[in-house]
Amino acid sequence: MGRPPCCDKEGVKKGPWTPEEDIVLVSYVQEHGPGNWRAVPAKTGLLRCSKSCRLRWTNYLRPGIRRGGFSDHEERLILHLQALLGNRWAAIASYLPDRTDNDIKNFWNTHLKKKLRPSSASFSPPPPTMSTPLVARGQWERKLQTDIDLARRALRDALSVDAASNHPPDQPTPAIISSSSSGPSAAPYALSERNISMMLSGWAPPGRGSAVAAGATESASTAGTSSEITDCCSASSASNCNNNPVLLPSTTTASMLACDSDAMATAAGVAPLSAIESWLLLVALRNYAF
DNA sequence: AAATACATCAACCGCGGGCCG
DNA sequence: GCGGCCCGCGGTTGATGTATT
Repeated sequence: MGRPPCCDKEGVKKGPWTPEEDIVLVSYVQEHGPGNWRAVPAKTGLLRCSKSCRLRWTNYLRPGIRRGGFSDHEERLILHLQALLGNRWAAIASYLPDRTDNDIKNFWNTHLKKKLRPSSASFSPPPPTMSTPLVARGQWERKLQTDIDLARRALRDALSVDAASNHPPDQPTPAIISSSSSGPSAAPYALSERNISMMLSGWAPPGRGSAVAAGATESASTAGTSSEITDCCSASSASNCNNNPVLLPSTTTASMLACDSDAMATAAGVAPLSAIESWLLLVALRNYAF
């Protein structure tokens, strides 16, 4: 059967998401819930394909995602699970609910694979991945099924390694999303994702407004209101705050999007706007700035 | 300070599978 | 049962940032 035309359609935007697009997507999902991705571009006017919308939501905008470095605990857990399940990242991600399969996959490819290589001799026999040609898929799954108890025990061991500390010292708290070992390179997306997440955490149903809108309004009317706004665009990442050519009528607007919840809270007294309204305001401000 | 190499990660692509008419 | 549509997954790529020379 033929594939439906999707991302190769004319007029479909590709590449990095802008904060404006994020807001549009988040507001849509907030209103309609995740799913029916096919309808998202049509209903929101986003020039993105449905896949791209789904990916953006599941990997970055969805609330509860933790970004930044992986803790030792998580690392061990991933190693265990990868050995058990192979490269079934979605399955592995289900054991780390605040991590996305994409994140885990990247972490595996960039860190763990390398770590394992030198000591691969100690990993014998090699983990039965789905791509292992020697073991047919059905065979492997049957084997996995029969070994399920063993697997569970191994998993329990992994989980109990430091079960006493749910948040080890080296593990950032969910509230602090950017930073950590991944370095400044994660800042632009981490920042925007973080803000969207924060936006969601304090989200009010459409019509009752959102904190970010209030923050935007306040920031717009009183440029450079709070130190938080500049803090979030700290020296090392200042350029990242306006690294997006689509955003950016001014650094003020960028800051409005990149400011943290404190800044938003500071502005809480302002009449709240809905996400769509805030986005429209943003667009208007941008146009005005030019 | 500039050039180059390397590392990281967000996003894309293509495929498989499930659902529905 | 068949075909079309949509979603989700895993592999891969390309842009960007960082380290090294």
